[in-house]
Amino acid sequence: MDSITIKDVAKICGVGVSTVSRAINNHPDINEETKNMVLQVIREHNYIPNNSARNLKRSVSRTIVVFIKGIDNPFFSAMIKIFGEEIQNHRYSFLLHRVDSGENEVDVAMEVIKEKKPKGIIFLGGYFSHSQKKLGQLDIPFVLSTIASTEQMDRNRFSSISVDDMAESYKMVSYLCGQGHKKIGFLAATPDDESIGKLRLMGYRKALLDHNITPDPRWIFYSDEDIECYTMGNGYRQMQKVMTSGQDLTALFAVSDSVAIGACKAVFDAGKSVPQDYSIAGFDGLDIARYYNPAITTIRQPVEEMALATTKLLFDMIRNKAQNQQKVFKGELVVGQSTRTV
Amino acid sequence: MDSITIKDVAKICGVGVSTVSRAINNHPDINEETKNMVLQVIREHNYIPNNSARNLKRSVSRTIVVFIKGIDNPFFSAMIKIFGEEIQNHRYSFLLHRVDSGENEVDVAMEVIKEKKPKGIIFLGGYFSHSQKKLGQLDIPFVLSTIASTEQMDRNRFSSISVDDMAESYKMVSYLCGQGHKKIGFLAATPDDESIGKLRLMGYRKALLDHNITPDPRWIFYSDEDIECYTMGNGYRQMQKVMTSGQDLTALFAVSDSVAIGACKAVFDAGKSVPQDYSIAGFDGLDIARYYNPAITTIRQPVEEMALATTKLLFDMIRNKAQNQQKVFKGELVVGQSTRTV
DNA sequence: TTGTATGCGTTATCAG
DNA sequence: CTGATAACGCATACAA
Repeated sequence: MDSITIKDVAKICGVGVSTVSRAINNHPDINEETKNMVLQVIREHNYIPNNSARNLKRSVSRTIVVFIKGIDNPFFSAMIKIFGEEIQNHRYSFLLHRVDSGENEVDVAMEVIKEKKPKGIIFLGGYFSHSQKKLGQLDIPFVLSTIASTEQMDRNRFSSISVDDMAESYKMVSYLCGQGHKKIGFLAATPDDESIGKLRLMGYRKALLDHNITPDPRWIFYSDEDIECYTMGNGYRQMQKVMTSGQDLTALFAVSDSVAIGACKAVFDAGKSVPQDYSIAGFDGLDIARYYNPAITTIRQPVEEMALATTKLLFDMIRNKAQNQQKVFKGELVVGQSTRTV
Repeated sequence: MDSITIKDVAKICGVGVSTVSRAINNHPDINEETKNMVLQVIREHNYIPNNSARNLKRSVSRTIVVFIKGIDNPFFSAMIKIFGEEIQNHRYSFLLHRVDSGENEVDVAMEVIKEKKPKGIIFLGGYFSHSQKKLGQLDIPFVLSTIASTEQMDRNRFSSISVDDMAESYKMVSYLCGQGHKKIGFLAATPDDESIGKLRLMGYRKALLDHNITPDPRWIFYSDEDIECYTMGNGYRQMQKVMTSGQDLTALFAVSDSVAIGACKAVFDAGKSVPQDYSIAGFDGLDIARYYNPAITTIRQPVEEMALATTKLLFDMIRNKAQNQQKVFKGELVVGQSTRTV
């Protein structure tokens, strides 16, 4: 841990520390020769500037921090990948910070801001319904990506990229109705969900009503509390309940593709078939939905575009002081082989 | 960004900065009352210590950094989740740092060490065959998790957690041979792979030889360079090549579950069936392998145990100055419905 | 138990 | 173009 400092480099080069500093940050007013000499020495002794000291001095660092809640959600993987690429393209450094499901992302963010002095922040996943005031405390540009809030928030106070979860959910359930299904179940998140889980459920309800079907509470299968709700394991378990519930549902709409896949597997393991015995649809448009057998009928969220839009918006805000805005992307109904006409 | 500093807090409290510092870091020699008073003020003004300044002073910070190469690999998701939990259990903070596939993880690590002064490091993914000397430069405890190296490395110089990729691969191919398969193809990583891709290929070759089958180079389908090799998309594409290759293979062993799933889908899309027309096996034991239809025959790596072992080993090294060691876990052959006797 | 003063490694200001 | 030197916010040795 006895690493070499800028002073040492200066001594070795026989110059002042400020000259070394100038070489590092390639300032304009420095002799080209001296600069090369210094850089050479730095390379030889592989000196690395202490970033803590830098951040202490500098007002901001060229860093974007991504806070992610639910890192095991496969939906985020693709986004993170693109974030990383885009951020590197802008020659910023990219810090990924996991947020525990119990933590408040804004509190965590505040600390990291102090430490890293990042130029911008992306929040991925989580539930912001109760964090409105806290968000106001953030004094640097930030974008909520793929985060829904069921409450009304002041639209000038934040930026977001998302799909209209309720409308997309409505779209899917309408499609199922159009295929002749009358008894459509919903594989839901937890009952207390206040985010996308709730919105998708609302879309489901509304679609049924608009098709003159009275939603039956017994058609809704909530996730148990002891299991991550957006997982295949949960889908499997809930679908087992569906099959023993006595409800003669012909179709199931799952709150996510992972849940849909778990549900399919439960059907297979029961010796039945999808879509003959049950039509099953998902939400997200994960790669695996396409590669599954049968391919899952789903709502494809335009992940790439959304990720790109997220970084673009963030950098626009950083550079041009662009206004806060909420961008809503349209999902695409992708019909696979997991649903059928009845 | 006009945030409040320790001085301000001291002034407000009417005490010296050192007293505030003592309160924050709850030092023993401080009056309980003063301490509570200071803490109260801190809470009211929601003061957050500047970590850059702290790290600049302190020799080390209570942080573990996880470097991950290939964040979109679903195999890592579960591990990261456990890392996060364990690290938080130890009351350390957890920093996830993505490493671009072009970057050298050790170089990146060196910089982050300077900045964060972490107590330990975990490397996840990547290829360390050429970084041996560089690893020596790391002067804090680190563990390579799920990283294979094909070259010989000095076993006292590093710690690692992994499975014996070659042996496990051998196990799977032997199983396929035992099921009567004679012509077994391999869906490989890239030809220049020097890590797990190579080891798994070596295991495949050895198993064939030991079963008196001469490996035919035309049975090996390498990933194209323009695609991520451990993906479903790659599996799909390679399997299409298999089907038009004229090689009448009866079984395919894929370098990963994702690749196996892509391959299955290609078979289905060609109007054929798994395992009737082709037996297909994977490697990793992802959740999706179990939930796929048919369930993928695979080698299950004990992810949880491995992740737990990784953190345990790291903390042991941090605390007890435990010796470097290489822990090799045994994989489990999980027979699904994607393979059959021939 | 508490306060004061010093230095951690950098960058930026200001004379040279 | 270059070199002292003063901050940056905090922890800590030392003095009280």
